[in-house]
Amino acid sequence: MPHIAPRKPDAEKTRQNILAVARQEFAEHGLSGARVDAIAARISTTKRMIYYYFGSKEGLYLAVLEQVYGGIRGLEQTLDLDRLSPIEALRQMIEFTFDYHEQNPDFVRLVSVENIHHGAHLKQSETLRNLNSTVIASLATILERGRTAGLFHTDIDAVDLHMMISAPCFYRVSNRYTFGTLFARDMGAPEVRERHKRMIADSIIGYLVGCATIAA
Amino acid sequence: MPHIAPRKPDAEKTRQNILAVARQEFAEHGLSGARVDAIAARISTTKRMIYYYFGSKEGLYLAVLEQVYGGIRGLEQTLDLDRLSPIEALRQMIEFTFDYHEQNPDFVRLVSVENIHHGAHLKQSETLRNLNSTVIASLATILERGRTAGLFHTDIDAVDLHMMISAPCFYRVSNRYTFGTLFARDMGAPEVRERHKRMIADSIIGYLVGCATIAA
Amino acid sequence: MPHIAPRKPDAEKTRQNILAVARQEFAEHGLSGARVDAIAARISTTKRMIYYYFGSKEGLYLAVLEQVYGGIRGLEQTLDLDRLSPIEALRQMIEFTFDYHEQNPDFVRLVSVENIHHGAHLKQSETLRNLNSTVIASLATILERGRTAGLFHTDIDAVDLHMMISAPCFYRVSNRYTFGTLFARDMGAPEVRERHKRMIADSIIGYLVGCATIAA
Amino acid sequence: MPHIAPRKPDAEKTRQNILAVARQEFAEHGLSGARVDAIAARISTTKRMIYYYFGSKEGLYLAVLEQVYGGIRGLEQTLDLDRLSPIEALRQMIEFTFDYHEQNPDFVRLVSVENIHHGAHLKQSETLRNLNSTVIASLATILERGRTAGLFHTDIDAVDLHMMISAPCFYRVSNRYTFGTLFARDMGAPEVRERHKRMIADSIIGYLVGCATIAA
DNA sequence: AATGAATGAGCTTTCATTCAT
DNA sequence: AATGAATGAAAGCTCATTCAT
Repeated sequence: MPHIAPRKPDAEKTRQNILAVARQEFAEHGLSGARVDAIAARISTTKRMIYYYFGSKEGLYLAVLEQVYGGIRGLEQTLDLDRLSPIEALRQMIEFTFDYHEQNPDFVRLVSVENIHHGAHLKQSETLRNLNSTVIASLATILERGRTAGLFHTDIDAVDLHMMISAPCFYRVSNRYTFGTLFARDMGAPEVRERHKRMIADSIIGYLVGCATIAA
Repeated sequence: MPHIAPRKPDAEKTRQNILAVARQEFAEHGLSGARVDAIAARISTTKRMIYYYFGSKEGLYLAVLEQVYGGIRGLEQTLDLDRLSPIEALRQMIEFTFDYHEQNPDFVRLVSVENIHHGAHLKQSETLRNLNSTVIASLATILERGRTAGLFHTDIDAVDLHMMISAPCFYRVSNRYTFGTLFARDMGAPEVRERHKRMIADSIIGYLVGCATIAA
Repeated sequence: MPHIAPRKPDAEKTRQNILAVARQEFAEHGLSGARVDAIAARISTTKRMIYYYFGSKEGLYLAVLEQVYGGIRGLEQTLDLDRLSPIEALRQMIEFTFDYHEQNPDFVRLVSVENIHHGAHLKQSETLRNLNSTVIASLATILERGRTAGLFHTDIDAVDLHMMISAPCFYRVSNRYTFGTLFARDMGAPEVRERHKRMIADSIIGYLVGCATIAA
Repeated sequence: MPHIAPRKPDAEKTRQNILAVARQEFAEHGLSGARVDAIAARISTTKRMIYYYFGSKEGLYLAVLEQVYGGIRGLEQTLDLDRLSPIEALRQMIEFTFDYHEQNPDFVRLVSVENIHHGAHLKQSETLRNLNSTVIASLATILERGRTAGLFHTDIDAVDLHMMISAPCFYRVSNRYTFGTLFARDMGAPEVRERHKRMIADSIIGYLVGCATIAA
């Protein structure tokens, strides 16, 4: 097993190289469908190195999952929403989420794959379980500021709000193929994308502002 | 005397038996993860019959997909929404969609699996491509009635509305494991379920009714 | 998995063919040292058949062990010792044991191998655990007859007697290489063999008859 | 100042550390079954040192074999049998052999392993081939003294006598698992051990004293 | 003298599938 | 129409070993 701390540049490079190729393979074919041979065939070192660095196909998959979840969490923290009004901040958050899913279909696919496996690897990885999503804290702050300012009238907690935001952003990408085929809608088309982004933001902000109660 | 049945009762029974077991296996493990041997081990006849009736693993998967998509489409038609007010009809539609996903996780998982495979089988199957979803027609009728009645002020087409409805209903089930683990929320809990159902319906209806424009 | 009962002649032949080759390979190289590929290379069918018939390398090894233990037990029953005097019967038993080990070095090696593995497979196999060795019953009968006739004066039970007989017969074959090399004695030479056979028989019979007590 | 030690204390210590762990591993799993990685995992230095000091897995095995054979030969020389009567000396020799096997199952297992490999390494090692077993000389002396004293009447040479002694002592330990399982006899139990020790000594001494000829 | 990093070759096993009747 | 027997191809993984300093 390789040590963690003092790694040669090349070793780290090889590791990252494997990881990048593996992410594509797992995103493309799922955990069961991915082939270790296929990953090996696309990197400069041999298949043996995959086992040297990651121990097993599942170990590699786990590393990919950790990397990929780390990506979105890292970006979320750079948003700096406090200087915006609650509604602007919320819209910013929604648009970031929308764009991230749109631009990272691999992330979406890998999360889908992990759910097919009952989230077993996510549960198993301490790193992943401890990914204290900053998004919930950010949303909680927005909600509080909005309520204090008398702007939000709907009773919803940060986790449910996160779900309301994530669901359509995720679904547009995850179900692109079946939805697109059945209803002849190209989710990737720029005008569709912009329309959906507005639609999602408007509906959620409107819901929080609270006219929904009138409609009910 | 009805001579319609094209297959012997026993043959049809065997077919259905295989299909039911296969649905579970494919929903549980995905297309690549499913094992023909595992299906064979759980049916009353032999493995050879799977190939006899369905030709290949993919053929069987396709049959499962067709059966499963047929299920939701069939139910959608029984709703009889015309006697309800547009808002009531819409709420009914949303709640039906919510409940169907909640009660048919296999359907949700199989659609996820099919998306991992880029919807290749759905595209390939004429039966599935022709599943002219009645849901779009139903939603179009509701939209039209609501606009005529001056109730809906938001410009949205039936397909996008369908997406807005399906996304949260689907996501709650498809991403149950990762979302549940990361945010410690049990999507299956009855009170969560009822809250989500209300939340989803309220936000969409509120969006259509149109206060969202104020919020923007 | 193949059914047990109605097997085609060819199938049974293939099975026996694999078994025979596997016995040689396991006897020659042990369980860990044996190569499934090496077995496959020497039979007319493919390696795949080994797994078809025996499930795993260990399953095959177990089958070999069962076959090989069955062999000696089957022969033991054909001895018909009751018509001989107790001493003659005992000598017959010893000589049979001696000859069997001498002529079946594979059996000896496989038992050695199994002991290296702590008898794990023997314990695990009901078939083998139930191999109620008839040899113990035979020896018990001889002992009883000899004592009733006033011929045997030494207090020893059938199991210990069996050990006294087996030990030298087994050791001569199992340790042939190290003993032969260290002490420059060719255990396989005919005159050595005959001398040893007499030596072993004489010492055990002498011990039972009882003069040993005088010597002590 | 003693400049004899050819290696640094640390180096020698490392060597001995590796050797001790390797003996356990080879005794436990055999030559093919032993894993270099498993040995490495249990030593204080790295796996690389195994190759540095011993060249190869086989080189390490050979070193273990030499160490282990050296052990019993060294002890045999400390017996000082000349001051005892021939019969007493013989009994002493038998009991020593019995106890040594009983207390050093690793030795027994390694000899079994080496025999599975046709004694190839023993033959190959000059050190081992030159291990001029003092046991044969000791036994020859006892035999001569016993015959001169008119105590032993059986015609047997020292090597065959050594076999008669070693066989049951070795077998009890080497075949402990299979024999124990098949005949439900716990070879390790203290009362069994003592009974066997007496049994073996009595039978061999009795045989030499010569009443066996009467029984024949 | 000592060692961390890397690896080619080959291992057991699994998989969907087809042969042959 | 129905099926038991058989299988080619490739999968994930492990092994003792050596490179390079």
